[in-house]
Order: sequence, then structure tokens, then C-alpha cells
Amino acid sequence: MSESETRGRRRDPDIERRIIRAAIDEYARTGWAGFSMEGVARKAGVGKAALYLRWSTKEQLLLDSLDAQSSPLTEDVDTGSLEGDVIAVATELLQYFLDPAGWTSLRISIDARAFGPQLGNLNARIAEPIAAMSDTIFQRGIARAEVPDTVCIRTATETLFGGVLMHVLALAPDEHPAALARPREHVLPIVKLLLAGVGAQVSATP
Amino acid sequence: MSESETRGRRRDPDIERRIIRAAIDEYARTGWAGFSMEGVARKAGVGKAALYLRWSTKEQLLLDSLDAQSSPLTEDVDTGSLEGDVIAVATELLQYFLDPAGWTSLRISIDARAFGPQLGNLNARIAEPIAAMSDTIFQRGIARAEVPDTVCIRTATETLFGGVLMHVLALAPDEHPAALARPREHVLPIVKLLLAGVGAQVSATP
Amino acid sequence: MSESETRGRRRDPDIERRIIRAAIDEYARTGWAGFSMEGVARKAGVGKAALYLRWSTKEQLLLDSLDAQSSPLTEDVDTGSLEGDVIAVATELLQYFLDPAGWTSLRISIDARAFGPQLGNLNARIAEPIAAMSDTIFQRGIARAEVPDTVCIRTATETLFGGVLMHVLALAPDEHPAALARPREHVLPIVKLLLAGVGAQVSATP
Amino acid sequence: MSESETRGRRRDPDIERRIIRAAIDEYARTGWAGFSMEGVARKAGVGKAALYLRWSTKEQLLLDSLDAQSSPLTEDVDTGSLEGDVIAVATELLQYFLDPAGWTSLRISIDARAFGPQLGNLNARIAEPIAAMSDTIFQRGIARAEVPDTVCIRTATETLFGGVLMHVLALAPDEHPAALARPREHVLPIVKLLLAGVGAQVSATP
DNA sequence: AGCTAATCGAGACGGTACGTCGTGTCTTTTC
DNA sequence: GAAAAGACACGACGTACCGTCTCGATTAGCT
Repeated sequence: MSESETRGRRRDPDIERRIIRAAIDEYARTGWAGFSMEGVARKAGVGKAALYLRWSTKEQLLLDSLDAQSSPLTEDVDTGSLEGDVIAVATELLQYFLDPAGWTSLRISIDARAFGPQLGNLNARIAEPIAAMSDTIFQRGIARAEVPDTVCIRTATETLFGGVLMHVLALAPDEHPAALARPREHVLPIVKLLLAGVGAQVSATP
Repeated sequence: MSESETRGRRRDPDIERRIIRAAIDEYARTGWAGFSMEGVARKAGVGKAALYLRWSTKEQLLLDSLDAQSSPLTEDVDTGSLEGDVIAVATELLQYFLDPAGWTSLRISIDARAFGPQLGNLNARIAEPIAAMSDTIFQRGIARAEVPDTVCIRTATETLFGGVLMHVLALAPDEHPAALARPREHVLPIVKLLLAGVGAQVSATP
Repeated sequence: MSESETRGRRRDPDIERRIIRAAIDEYARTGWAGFSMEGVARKAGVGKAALYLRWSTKEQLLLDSLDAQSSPLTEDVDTGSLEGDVIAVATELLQYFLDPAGWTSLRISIDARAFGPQLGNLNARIAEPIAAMSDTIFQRGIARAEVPDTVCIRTATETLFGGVLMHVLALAPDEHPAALARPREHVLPIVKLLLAGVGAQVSATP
Repeated sequence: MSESETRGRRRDPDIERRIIRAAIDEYARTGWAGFSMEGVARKAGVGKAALYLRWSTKEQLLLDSLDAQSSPLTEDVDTGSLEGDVIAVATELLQYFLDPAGWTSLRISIDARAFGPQLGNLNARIAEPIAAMSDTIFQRGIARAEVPDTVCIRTATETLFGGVLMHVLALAPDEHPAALARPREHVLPIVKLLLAGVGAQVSATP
């Protein structure tokens, strides 16, 4: 373990960066169709060997590249109320799914189910961070007595996540800019339904 | 219009079937990677011409093939109560997403967003039938006074659809058989949350 | 037999010609090192498939291409005397080995021995036509009583062929043009030795 | 000059041997195709640097390796008669060409002509030792008055060398063992022809 | 019956990407 | 400073598909 890591020339860390940059550019330009290892290597000014040394499949490369660029939940959320927290999380999710990089991450993760565990799966990349955040939020809500402690947090999380995702899916492409401009309006109905569903007190504010 | 339709040899309707069958077989065997027009034609014992004459892209072919095999909602639902209807729809959705063909349809539809409108989109194939069904169900619920008429049906539909989808996404592959065996148990928590969220009366039955 | 030959689109005979032309050009430009299937296809304006459909190895392709261009013995030789015939054959051989295409054919054929019979072998391409010609010449010589009928034709052929080959091998590259200009001078000593060796009458002319 | 020779680590003389051994093994196993610097270094347990430090091309490496193993004429020949000497030399040549290492040396030397003078050429490695030996033999023959002093030694050498080479070329692979077992039989006809050709007295022995 | 036209199996064709391998050079650590 | 290890840009390898195209062989309605 200790010996084989330091032998020989070390991998140039700059190459990693150049490849990821090229991968994102290439993907943005051509979409998934037309996204090729060959093209990425070409654009990065890198040999194919250097590429395959680090990523063995297109999917892995694209996933890693996209992850480096965006993440479903960037930081901790704590607004002081359950409603505020849920709105904040839902807003971040909405923005994530409306962003091409985020959407693609989701897409590839869903695809990955068909190929088994060799691909970074949905849970690790997207669902788990959300679930963890959701846990924290609802536990704080229970502690504040905003919501009964009988609530099934997992179901609440699934509904929140799924509701936002479906909302984005149902949006026509030309509605995307509007949704990004006023995320709160798109998110509120779902949040209201969810909070009512778990028996939480909701503010009167629209 | 009148001349070009009837002249010449007519298309063999059996070929359509053979191709679709081969496409599903091929997809099941190799997954999306390794799914090729060439391979389908080979397996169907058909020339590539016959294939391209009917479908111009892989995606189209696979979508049509999968549609021919399964559909999110097979028939009308009317159990007499809103709760019963929602449970029935949710169950069908759960089964649809747990079925490889259904899952793949979803996957491709999601993929299709990246390619623009040339691919049959999610709405037409999956979302719209569900939305229509949801409309009917909730309108009957309003008529029966089970639910207030201020409810946003679209949000309810999105939450139902999304909740079930996320639930399936969160399931580990080895939990799939159990979920297919007892769909009601997996669906109930989501349905309860949803109905409470829209302010419906819910039966006391677990 | 009769059916499978006519199915499908027929191979374009012009492609064969374009490839062979490109192969010779490429070989002349870069030599054996740097002679690549990829390069030939590129220069011929042809897909690699079309190339591999016809030739499965570089060696085969180059051999066929060179054969199309040159042959050790272009036509029948019959000067009326054994000595004249032998000189004529030896001259043709000398020119063949001094020509890059001929030399390469020899080279590849010799190489081919190491790979076994899958490569067109030396005998079929070079040795056999020469042996056949040699047979004819000496038989005519015996009929004319120029040479005793006890002579071993095979040994004579080997000696003639080998003598000329060795002479070319021993020539420095800068002597090649001179040898091409006055082949007779280079060939005569070998022919004299050979004819004396088989007990033939030789003219007094130098 | 004096400083750089003794500074630093001295070259390990064993490495040279390991590389040569590995090169021959590798060549024997895979033939020229598939003979790679990389493979030799791997098999010798040596870095590529150590290899390129000593040989700059594959051809050089292989030639040197083969030379280290076999040589066309191992020692001086002096049987007391021209005929005996020529038979001895021809026999050694026959064995050399029938040996894979010898044959390969010839093959590469012929190949080398195409690459220009940077490769050790045929003359230096094979032809010159033979020519030198031939000179000696025939000069002794002239001194013994076995052969007229008008003979062209160079032509005689070329014919002997070429005759044996062609004989080996013409042999089918399955005849090789027989030729190795009784070289004299294969060599005699050529020697007889050659000696008669140069006007030498030949013994009556078959 | 003959004509015309579309359909079909087959497969050639110019391309492009695949993933692997070898080249010769360069960098790093160890001896 | 030599050596092993191995990263690196490059480019060929032979295979597989892509989508288009030519072929001969059906197969039918229209004259």
C-alpha cells in the first residue's frame, strides 16, 4: 500500500482539471449524444490513455465532472421555522433540477440503475444529502413542536423531493426561465400540501 | 395523397411486431449500452431498411416498443371513494415503475428532454394520462364533498406521482419483489400524507 | 454457392483500385515503418471497413498492391540459345530485385515464412514462376543438345536465382543506378559460372 | 570524458544479459509482429529507460540479441582441399539459415535495407564474414592449383551463398529436420555445380 | 398479362468512436 | 548518475455501429 503509491511519475493534477473542464464544455455543446471520450480528450489536449487511467466509462467521467460543478444542497439550512426550512430546501432542489448540470446528474443517476452499482448511484449523489438534510429539518421541527413526532420523515422527504422533481418535469422548456426567476411561487403549493399533510402549523402568509 | 398511399407493395404488418419484440429482447439483454439498430435488425431477421423506414432513431424505436408493452394506467379507476381511487392509481404507478419496461419508458422520457421535442416526451406518454386520471378522480372527490373545491389538483397530482417515483428510486433492488408483492403497504403512507395535505377525510383503516 | 454471391450491394471495383494506388503511394512515401491501414484508408478516401473487407492484414494488402505493379518475369523468354535465355532471365531478376516494389515483395515473402502459410508465400509469388521458366529454358537447352540431360535443373535454378539475389544484396545503394543501366555486365559473371557449372557450351563473347 | 565515466551508479552488466535473453524469448514467442520494447522490458524486469539507453530501436536490439546467439561461420575452415572447404562452409550456411535465429538475422538485415544505413546492414553482419572466408578458401585453392587464378572469387561467393539460401527458401517447413539431419546431401549438388563452374577438379566421390 | 412502384433482405460504403496497446519522452524516487 | 516505475501525448490497431446507398427479389394495385 505505502510503496506502490509513490513509485514512478506522479499524475499531473492539472490534467484532471483540464479533462473535467473539457467534459462539461463538450457536454454543453453536443449533449449526451455526441459526447465522446475521444472528443473530450481532443478538446482537453490530452491523450486517451490519461483519460482512461482516471475514468473507465463515459458515465463516470460525466458524473464526476458535473458533481464538481453543482450539488443539490450547497450548504446547511436553518431559517428558524420548519416552513422556512422546507421552502429553502425545495427552492434549492428546484434550482438544481432546472440547472442543466443538475438535471444531467439526475438523468445519469437514474440511468445508472440499469447498469448496477458500478456507476455512482442516485442515492449516494443526490438522494442521501437530501435525506440527511430532511432528517435534520424535521427533527428540529419536532423539537420545536411544530410537527407531531408521529410523522414519517422518510415519506415526507420522498414527497418533497418527488413533488419538486415532477413539477420540473411537467414544466415546458419555455417556462424554465420564469421558474428560475421566481422559484418561491413554484415551490409554495407543494410545500403547503406537504406541511398540511404532516400536520404542521402553517403561517397564514401566501 | 390518394396515389402514394396505395401504390406498390404494402408494408408487412408482421415485421413491425418482430422488430418490437426483438427491440425489447435486445434491450433486456444488453441494456441501453449495446442496444443498436443493427442488433435489433439482426435479431428480428429484418433488413435495416425496413427498420429505418419506420423509426428514424433508436430512442423512438425503443419508446414505441416499450409503450406497446406497458402503460402507466391500464384502465379507468372508480372505487367509489377518493381514498380508494388514489390508492388504486398509486398502486398502478408503483407497479409501472417497478416493471423494467415501465422504468425504461420513464428513463428514456427523462433522457428525451435533453434532445428536445423530436423525441416523444414525458408528458405525452406518461404524465398526461396520469394527469387526466387525477383530474377525474379529484373532481369526483369534490362532487362527493370529500375534499374542498379549493384544492390545486395539479399540485396533488405532481405530489402523488413524484412521491411514488421517489419511493421506487429509494428502494434497493433487492426490495423490489417485496414491494411488488405488497404494493398497498408501500403506497399507503404517501397516500395518507397526500390526502391529509389536500384536507380530505380519511378512513380510520390502516 | 450461386445464391450468396449476388445478395446485397456489390463491391465497388473502383475502390479496390483506389486502395491499391494509395497503398503504393503510402509505402513509397513512408516505407514499411509508417505504413498503416489507417493512412491508406485516409489517402484512398475510403472507410476502414472497406479496407478490412478485402484485406485482413497489412502484409496481404501490400503484397497484393505490389504484385499488381510488378512481377518477376513479365513474359516468355525465348532467344534461341540457352545462354541468351539465361541472360534474359537473370536480367529480369536483377531488375526486379533492384526495383523497390520487387524488393519489397521479396522482403515480405521472406517475412511471411515466420507467420506460416496464411501469408501468400514466396514460392507461389516469386519462386514458382521463375522455376517454371527455368524448367522450360533448360529443357529447350537439352533438346538443342546445348547441355547434357544429366543436369539437375532445380539446382541450376536455385543457383541462378540465388546468385542474382546475392549480387543485389551485396551492391551498395549508390551502385544501384549503375546496375540498372548496365544489367548485362552484372549478370554475365554469374551466368558464365552457372553455364560452365552445368556443362554447357558457352559463346566466346565476353 | 574522464569525469562522466566514473560518476554515479555504474551500469549493471547483468541488465544487458537479461534484456537480450528476454528479447530472444519474446521474439521466439510472438514473432516480429508483437515484438515490442515494452514487452521485452516487462519480461526482463527492467525499466524502459534502461532499454532505450542501450538500444534506440527495436531492430537494433533484436539484431544484437540474435548476433549474440549465432553467427554464420563459427570458426576457420581448413580441410585441406577446396572441395572439402566449400562443403564445410556451405554446410555451416545451411545450418545457419535453418536455425530460427540465423534466419531471423537474415530477415532483419534484408529489412534493414529499407530503413537506410542506420541499421547494421547485411554486409557487416553476414556477407562480410562469408566473403572473407570465401577469399581465404579460394586463395588456398589457387595456391594448391586446384582452381585457375582467373576465377572471380566474388562471383563464386555470391553463387555459393545464394545457392544455399535459395535452397533453404525452397524447402517446405516439414523438410527442415531432414535437411538438418543430412546437410551434406542438400549441399552437394550446389557445391558440385559451383566447382565445375569455376573450373575446379572435383573428386569422384558422390 | 404487363407495368409501375413500394417493400423487403442483404450488405457495401464513408465515417466516427470504441478501448487497448506500443512508441519514445519525461518525471519522480530509490539506490 | 543509473535504474525501476510509470505518467504522458500521440496515433494505429481491429471491431462495431451509424445512417445512407445500391442491389436483386418480391408483391401488389393499375393499366
